[in-house]
Amino acid sequence: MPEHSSQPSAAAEPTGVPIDCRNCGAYRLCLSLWLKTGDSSLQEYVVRKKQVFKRGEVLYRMGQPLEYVYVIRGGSVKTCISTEEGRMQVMGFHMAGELLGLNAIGNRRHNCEARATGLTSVCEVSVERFEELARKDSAIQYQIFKIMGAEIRHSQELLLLLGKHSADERLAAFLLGLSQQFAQRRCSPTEFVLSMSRSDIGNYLGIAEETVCRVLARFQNDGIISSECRHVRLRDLQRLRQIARHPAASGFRRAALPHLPA
Amino acid sequence: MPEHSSQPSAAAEPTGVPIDCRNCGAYRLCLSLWLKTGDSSLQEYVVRKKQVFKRGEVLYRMGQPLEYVYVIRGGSVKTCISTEEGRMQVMGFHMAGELLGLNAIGNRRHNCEARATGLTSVCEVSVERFEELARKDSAIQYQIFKIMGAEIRHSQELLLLLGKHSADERLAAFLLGLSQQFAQRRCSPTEFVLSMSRSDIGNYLGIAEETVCRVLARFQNDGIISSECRHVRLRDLQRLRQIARHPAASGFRRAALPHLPA
DNA sequence: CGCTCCATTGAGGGCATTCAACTGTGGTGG
DNA sequence: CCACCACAGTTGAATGCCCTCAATGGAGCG
Repeated sequence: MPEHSSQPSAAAEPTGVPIDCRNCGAYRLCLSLWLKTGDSSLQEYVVRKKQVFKRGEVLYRMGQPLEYVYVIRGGSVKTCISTEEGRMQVMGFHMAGELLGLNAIGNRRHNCEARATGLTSVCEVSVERFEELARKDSAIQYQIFKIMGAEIRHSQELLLLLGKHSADERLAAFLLGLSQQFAQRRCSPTEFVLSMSRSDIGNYLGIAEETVCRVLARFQNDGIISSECRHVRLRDLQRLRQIARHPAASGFRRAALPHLPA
Repeated sequence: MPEHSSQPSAAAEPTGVPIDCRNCGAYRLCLSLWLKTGDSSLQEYVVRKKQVFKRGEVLYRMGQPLEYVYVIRGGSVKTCISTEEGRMQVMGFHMAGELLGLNAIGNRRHNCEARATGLTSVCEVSVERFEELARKDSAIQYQIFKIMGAEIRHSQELLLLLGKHSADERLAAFLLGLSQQFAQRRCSPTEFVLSMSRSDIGNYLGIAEETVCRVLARFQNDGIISSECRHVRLRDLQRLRQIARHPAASGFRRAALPHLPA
């Protein structure tokens, strides 16, 4: 594995994307807290800054009572759900600025598990105090609606991916999604380091780990990407988008629109 | 197709589950509207009763501005999302008492399409007026959180089904899910009429229409269910649950739990 | 009575899985 | 320091689940 800009004190601060409150998913929340109250101590009252989790550590588990939600300041987290028999499904990979755990609001219990995939620092937010504010401030309330709505949309997109797309399409879409995530954070959209294992990717996309390897290898042979371990470079975004959209190629699934007649 | 209690005036009122406000997903909402305000005219102000859609008609489309959400009084509705290329994924089937379209709140636009799969009557709820009330009444706000949370959980379960379960398991789980839905509405949990086509079921579960037929036929041969057209009877719930949980049988997928080491 | 859609069944083939072996890397302890 | 182990990542071979294609019968509808 080649060294890519190994920083001197990478252990002190989580690696990856730089931390900036303005890129934070809760920025508007924090801001309105601050503005509305004009009191930064009240903000401190709700948001406890900087809890650090090491790779593999659990932020919260499924079924656990909902006490805190977390804003990722740096690092990366995966969320997943699991069945009693032990099967599990990765629901998403999350990076700096994302707000985790809010989907459990209105339920009192976390409905998925969150686990750091690398050294990760977060802001811990008291749900109780947060809700208290949401009851009074409709702007905050509205932000919560937006965040939950975004989560629903993400689930729906993944559902579409799992239900109606081939392995190639899934991986292409996955890479493009990451690309977009990095772009939003002002990082290179064509060259980045994956924070998750092949196994996690496969699980997330509903395909086997080996298939992930094979498809990535094929993409590399075709000159669409280059990948070495977790370091990925997208060489041909156009073609990647084409694959993700599945322009023609081999006929996959019935593309029918079985709408009912009027 | 055998006749099953064909009512005389089935066309006047949507077939299926009887309508009762107390079984309604918006019951608490309507009730608090009523109680808090003590004014049933205000309730009328928000909830416009009884809009009727015929089989195949669209309640709302993807991308449409969010004006109304709908409570199903009777009949059945499917929701689905689709891509630009024309692929679509059924997200869910909905029956009496469910509240549709709320996931788009905080987004101003519907993020899926809703279509009646049979004669369906709904209560139309003005989103604007609804939000207005939610801003003032934290109980209503909380109900919205709950409904959105339930939607997220449903997406997650479906995701798990699509990503990690075989065709047999998916169909078993699907039937059991329906069974539960009917049970909640005080209808027989072991004998009911499907409101959707095989094609819709297949689309929903991410399998081909033909596979749905084949699996159902096999279930019938094994004495687990009997099905004739859309009339289904669950004969062996125990075995159905066993299949859905996939106790052993053939080794399907890697059941690994690729948790990271500490 | 055509038409269309839904449902069913058979045949054949393909994509992705499963099983297996191999490599490189990091952590561990003798 | 170097076996030793565990694990992530890769690649090959073979099986199989499920899809695609195709044909048929029946129901509902104009």
